[in-house]
Parts: sequence; structure tokens; C-alpha cells
Amino acid sequence: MPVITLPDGSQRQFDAPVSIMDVATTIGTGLAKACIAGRVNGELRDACDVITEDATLSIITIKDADGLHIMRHSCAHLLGHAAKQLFPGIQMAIGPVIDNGFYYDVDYERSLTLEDIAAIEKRMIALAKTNYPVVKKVTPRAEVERIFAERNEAYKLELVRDIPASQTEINLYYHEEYIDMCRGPHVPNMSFTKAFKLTKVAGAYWRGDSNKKMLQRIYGVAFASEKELKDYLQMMEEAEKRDHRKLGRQLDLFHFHEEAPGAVFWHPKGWTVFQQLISYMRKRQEEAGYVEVNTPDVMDRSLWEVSGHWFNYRENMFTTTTEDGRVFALKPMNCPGGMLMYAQGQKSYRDLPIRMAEFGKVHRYEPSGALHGLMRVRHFTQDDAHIFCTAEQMPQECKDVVSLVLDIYKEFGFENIHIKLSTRPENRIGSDETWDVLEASLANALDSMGLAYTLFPGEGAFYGPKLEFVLRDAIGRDWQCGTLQVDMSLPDRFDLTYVADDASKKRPVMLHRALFGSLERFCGILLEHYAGSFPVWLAPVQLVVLPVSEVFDDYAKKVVAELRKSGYRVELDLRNEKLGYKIREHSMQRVPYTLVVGEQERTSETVNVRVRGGETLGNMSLTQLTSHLEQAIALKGRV
RNA sequence: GCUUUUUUAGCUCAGUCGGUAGAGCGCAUCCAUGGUAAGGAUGAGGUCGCAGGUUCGAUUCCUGCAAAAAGCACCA
Repeated sequence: MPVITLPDGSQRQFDAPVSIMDVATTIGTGLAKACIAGRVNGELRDACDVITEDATLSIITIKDADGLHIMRHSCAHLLGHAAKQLFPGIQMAIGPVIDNGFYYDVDYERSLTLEDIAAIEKRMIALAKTNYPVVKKVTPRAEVERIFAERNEAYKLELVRDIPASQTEINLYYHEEYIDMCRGPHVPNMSFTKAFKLTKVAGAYWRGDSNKKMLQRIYGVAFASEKELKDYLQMMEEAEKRDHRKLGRQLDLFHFHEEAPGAVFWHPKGWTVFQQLISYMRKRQEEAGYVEVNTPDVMDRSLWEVSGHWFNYRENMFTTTTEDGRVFALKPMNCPGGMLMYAQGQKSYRDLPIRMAEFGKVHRYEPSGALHGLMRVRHFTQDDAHIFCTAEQMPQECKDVVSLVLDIYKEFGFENIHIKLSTRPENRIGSDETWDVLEASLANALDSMGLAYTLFPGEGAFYGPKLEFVLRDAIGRDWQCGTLQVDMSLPDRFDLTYVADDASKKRPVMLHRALFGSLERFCGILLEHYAGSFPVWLAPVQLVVLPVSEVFDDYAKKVVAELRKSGYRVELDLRNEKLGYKIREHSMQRVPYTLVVGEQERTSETVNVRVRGGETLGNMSLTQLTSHLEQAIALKGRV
């Protein structure tokens, strides 16, 4: 006689065990039709699952995030259903839900083409149209093994065998003749899986292991309604126009060359942005009590052996052997140089903390497949710093770094910054006790500031745990930008010391930190973030002066000279073109201000100011203009 | 590095079922001296990514290499 408590607090009593669908039906036929699954005492269950005892229940529909998630998961099964019909020999591996959709990893005798994918999608649509019911059968594991063996599903068999022996029964979901295994829940029928699209196919290793076979991963997106699907696809199309590689070419910022894969050729305009970022960071660091240094780019192999990089990353390092047989490496990190910098001379506890910044260019032989525009290159500039402090000072230094990086990101208009905490990896140096202390100090820094973060066990650096500040590109890919790492191993390896107040020699703790991370990557992220329209303070060209005809060239030159004298980045466009033509071109180049000068302006000693986007501010004297610019620059683009 | 795909003018792209190539934009010159997103005319510009092979003949077919794109793996 179960009593079911609904989310609104109302209760319903039943004479006998009831399924979730039964309960939905008693509430209303509309809800029954919309019912995808249920949350029973907080746990997600299939609509067909039976409730035998008193419970709380909420009915899940497509409007719930859970409902959408379940529908996407069922789309993966539908993909299996269609793929098996069209390509009977295909073997299904795993088909999970991802952001905005799902994928299924499959193994097939040949590569699937885009035509094959289109055919599978077409069959999926046809199958979904029949609204066939999905039947769940809780099946003994021996039976499950028999079924998958019979169907030649080697990957499913491997998955079954990995399920702990204590679990004697497994959920099978029958999509007509197609059978898939899943923890569930799934949609009760195919009336829910309508708004989807298969988007691409690419390789993916079985179980994410590069030593294992490469399967084919079919990606799809799915939404609650056709409209949402359409909106999403349109949004992605728009986002692709913000691709920094495309904008870099269009705005003449940088280029790449076949002879130097993964290396940036910065054009004057791109380099201007880059330099602006460095000056900005330099100023912020000075204010935060940092000093700046510079260490060598090429150093002897022995240094990298001491630091541990040689053993961990030797194959990813650029090296050079000199005439006399000495092996040098181009620095892949700044820290070993920083260690030598600290070790030079004697340090007292009175000197600590030492916050030593370096805009160092590092070189890493990244795998060819990892290269990606400015986001992942082989030669990049870090806004690196190493903070040497006492163990007591370390927690506060961590907090200071975190608040500095977040404050800086805010100035660029990044609101949702994803923070990751990566802890001890398998390959590491240092004792477990040390790792305990270091991991706790990073976690404490975040907790004490009330910041949310995601834990990534085993993803830390070999010398210490790390915080990562992750920003997202135009089409939703995440990139690590800022980072904070605490390290007690390298100071040990390099035998760093300071003289304590009792005259004993003590070991400092070291923090590695970068705020932009890679200047190259940060430029790429910013380009996509601003869709190419840099705020005035960063814009490579801040103003362009356009004389209406060549009669006014001299006045235009005078305006340019004065603005340049005031420190602005101004261009003069004297080309023999119509005004409208030039306006169009500079608009497309995202120049924040165009200044038109003609008869009226020359007479009144003004300029006619047009703002990026089309608004005209009317005639202004240069004094009025510069005070307007000063304000805009101080705002850093935030309104 | 792995899987798939791509590579033709400065850029975006067409094209040749094997007979050495086109467009638009841009660029140059000239005309027009113009007031807030494209004025007009003329012209220049390509060893069709690189190297082999097949062929009377390869930009086109095949092989290898390089780079790029998507994803996987990697990311100190």
C-alpha cells in the first residue's frame, strides 16, 4: 500500500505496487504522455520501474535537465539501432551523453564516411517516427553475456566482464531487435527522440587508451525541440565566424608557416595586442609586489636532469648538441632557471616572500595532432612567476594569487571561470606527506574564498598539485589559462635554502604561477571572446582619420600628429577612395573610432567622431575627444 | 603520435570523367574630388602543397612526405 509524495507535498495512496508511469497516469494523461522517467527518493528510475513502498516521487519530463539528459542517452541507443540495421557487422562500444548531445564509439571493418553517417541519421529519423516502445529487461549477467556473445559484441562483453561480480543482474534495453546495456534510465518510447542531428565522425581510442585500438566515434547533438536544435546549430555557425585563426588572418594579426609548425609569426597589429597585455600584466604584478627577471633560453642537459624534466619530458624537448658534444635544451619551462636565480647569493627569511616574475618564452615539442592555432603552439610566452616563501607564508600567497588572477580575468569580462584542482599523479616526486600538505593548501585557498572547483585526481604536475583557471573558446572548447602550483620538491632538488631567524638554514616553499598562462593562447581566447572587436585599450589601431577629400589632407595630418603625441595608436587613410568605402573597410577591421574631417571640421578645429558599430558622436575638439578616450580606456571595455 | 578529411592566385572558392586553369574580393594604373558600410574602366598575378610512379601526356590516377582541419591520446 505505497503512499507516494509528490513535489508539491500532495500524497497519493495506492492499493498495490505501482509503476512511475502509473502514478503519472493518475495525475493526468498529459503528464503520462510527457513522462520520461522518475526520481524516486532522489534516485533516477525508469518510467516502468515499480514502487513498492512509501516514497517521494517527481516525474521527469523533457523540460527537466535530467529528462534532456536521458533523451540524449536514448538517442545514442537509437543510433545503435539504426547503425546495426544498415551495417550489420558493426560493433557497438560505448555511447554516453556529452554537452549538447551524445556520441557512440563503434568498430567497423572500414571507415565510415559522411554519407554513411547521413544514412544512419536518416534511418534514426525513420525509426524514431514509429514511436516504438523501449523495453527494459533486468537480466542475469550470464544471460547478458550469452546475448552479447551471440551478437558478436566484443566490446559490450568486455564491459560486462568489468562490472563487479557482486552485481548479478544488468539492465538491458530493447529497441525492437537492437539490444543495449545501460545503467539507465531511458525514455519509455521513441516519441521523445526527435530533435537530433549527427554531426561528425572521428577516431577515438577504446577506453581512452592510446595503446588500444582506435574506434570510430559518431557525434550527435540532441535537444528537446526542433527549435532548440535549430537555434543551437545556428549559434555554432555564428561561433565559427569568431574562430581566432580566421580573425587573425582577416585582421592581419598573425600567421603560421609550414616551415615552423606550431610557431607564430606576429604581425605588427597582433604584436601590439601582445605587448599591451604584457605591459598590463607588468603593471599588475608590480602593484602586487613582484620583481621581474630574465633567465637563459638554452641550458645544459644536467640542469634538466636535476629538475626531473629530462626524465619526464625528454622526448618533448627541443635539444641541440654543440661541436664539443655538449647537449643543451631549449627551456620547456622557466622554473629551473628560476631555481638557479634564487640559489644565486644568500637569502634571509627577511627577504621572503620573493615574487619573481619572468616573461619567458618556452619551447615544447608538442605532438603534431595537438597543435591548434594560437591555443596550442610549440613556442609560447608565459607570464610566469615563482614565489619563494616560508611554509607559514604559503597559504596567504596562494590566496593572493587566486584573487589576483580572478580580478584580472574580470577586467577582461570573463565571468564564468572554471577552476580545476588536479592532485598527485602516478609519476611524481616527493613524499605522500608533502603531497597531503600541498593539496590541502590549494583546496583551503579556494574554500576560504568560497570558490567552487572541480577535482581532477591524478592530473597534477609531477612536482606538485595545481590549480587551473580554464576559459572557453567560441565553440565551447576549454583551455587552461592561469595556473597555480605548489612545490616543495624542486627547492629540495636544487637544495634551496634561506637563513631563518634562529640562524639555521631552512628550505623555502615554491609556488609556480602564470595568470594569462600562455600569452599566445590568451590572445586567441581574447580574440574569440571579443569576436575581434578589442576594447580601445587593446585595439591595435585605436583611431583612423579620414579626410573627406585630399583638400583636407593637411588638416588630417595635423590631427593625427596631435593624437599620436598624446599616445594614441592612430592611422591616417589618405587613399584615393570614397569616404563610404573607407568607413566600410575600417569597420570591418574593427577600428574603435573613425574620425572624419572635412570643410566643417577644419573650420571649427574639430573632428567628426564615428564609433565602431555605427553611432556618430558628432563634432568634437581634440580635447573633448581625448577626455572621452581616457574614460573609454579606463573602463577597459566594460560598460 | 593515431583515425578521417583537406591542400588550386594575397584571401574565399569553382574547375579539369588525364590534353598545363577560372570567378569574386584584394592589388596596380587611369578616370571621377567624393560627407559616414563597396563609384567606374583597364591590367598584372598560378610549376594547381612537395617528391616519386603509371601514362604519349598528370593539377587531375597511385605511393610517400609535409602542413592544415575535426576528434582521440598528450598538455611539465
